[in-house]
Amino acid sequence: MYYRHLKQLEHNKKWFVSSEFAELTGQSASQIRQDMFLFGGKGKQSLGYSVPELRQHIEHLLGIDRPHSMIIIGAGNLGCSIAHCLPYQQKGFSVIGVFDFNPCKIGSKVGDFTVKSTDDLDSFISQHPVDIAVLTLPASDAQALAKQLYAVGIRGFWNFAPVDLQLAEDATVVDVHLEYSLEMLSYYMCHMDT
Amino acid sequence: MYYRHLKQLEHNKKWFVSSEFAELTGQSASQIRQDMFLFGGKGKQSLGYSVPELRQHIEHLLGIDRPHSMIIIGAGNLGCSIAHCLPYQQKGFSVIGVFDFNPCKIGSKVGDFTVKSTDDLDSFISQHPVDIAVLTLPASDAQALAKQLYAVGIRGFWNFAPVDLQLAEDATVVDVHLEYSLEMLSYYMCHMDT
DNA sequence: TAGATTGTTAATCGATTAACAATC
DNA sequence: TAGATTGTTAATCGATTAACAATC
Repeated sequence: MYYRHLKQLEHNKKWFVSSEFAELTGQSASQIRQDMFLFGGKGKQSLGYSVPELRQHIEHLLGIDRPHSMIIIGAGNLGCSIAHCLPYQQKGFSVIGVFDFNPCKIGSKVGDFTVKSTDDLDSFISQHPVDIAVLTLPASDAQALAKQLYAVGIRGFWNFAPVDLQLAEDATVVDVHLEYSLEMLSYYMCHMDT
Repeated sequence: MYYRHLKQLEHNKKWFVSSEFAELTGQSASQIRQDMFLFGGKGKQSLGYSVPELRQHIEHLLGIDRPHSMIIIGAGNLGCSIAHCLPYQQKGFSVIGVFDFNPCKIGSKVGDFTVKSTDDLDSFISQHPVDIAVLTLPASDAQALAKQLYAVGIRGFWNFAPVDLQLAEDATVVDVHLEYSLEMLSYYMCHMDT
């Protein structure tokens, strides 16, 4: 979250930030000091923190200062949405292929990509290094695909299917549970008073 | 998360759950007992918790046992994706309209919906009650639209734009930050060892 | 009755907040 | 030097875990 605000500040040519950082991010001043301390405390007293320095530091911490190549499995609307938006919203993450099971989809265009068959995954991956697989396919197919992708060496999974993937522990999975988020909205709306 | 697993268990015709609930959800047995206790402790000793009863209870707690009507603002891939998937993935949430700024989009079909102009929002909302607005539009437009929607009475916002919406405090906003989730994946992959 | 499992309180742990010294 | 702000430790708070009594 800090990263998003730092990029915004930098875009506005603000090079130092201190007290206003708290109200901007909605954190307490104490929380920010503690976090900056844990990040390695690179501020200057009575001046604040250097925006570009802090941004770079967080970039490095997150590991997004190095490139990540991704493939998208599932060329539905969600997959297409990510294929379109990601490259220019998230520097360092590049989509290098889009795949689908469905013969109707194969061969169609998604942005600059021609959708390939999941049958061609193995040969594709052996030729192009892939860091992350984006799973935007039906829940029923996700586990089998993830297993197959793990077998050919992929270790990072960005999973949009509402299932808990079972993979060896050197795999990293991050789930996006849109259902949870909508359910939380309902919950908060019901309990506004408290 | 419990809710998702309970639906799955019910689908498999499993009517009681106890110890296996922990491994299924990845929680400790202690955590589950504590949570069930806070939910109102409706289990039977030496038998476990009733799956349908617990599912219903959580549904009520989340407020998803009553209907929610939604409109989608932004008919890009993400908006389309939600328009398509939501109705049959999340019972009780129904999309009743899709809107867009872009004249190219207006009049096109998204599932069963014809995309309407955002100019027609006010008159549409005065005729159809809307609980939740889904903001799948560019960050630059999100704040203005949210303000407009608030003015005509909408209080629930499911926001996919990477901005912090500023609205009166009787509005409820839940943000979906896909960027964060991808950045976390990168972070975890970098720090597998620790 | 014995076994299994839940209900409930207490103990532990980690994260947030407060306080104040250090320093630009 | 005075003012502002960060660095760092201690105190507080809340959430998770442990323990064991209650009961089906």
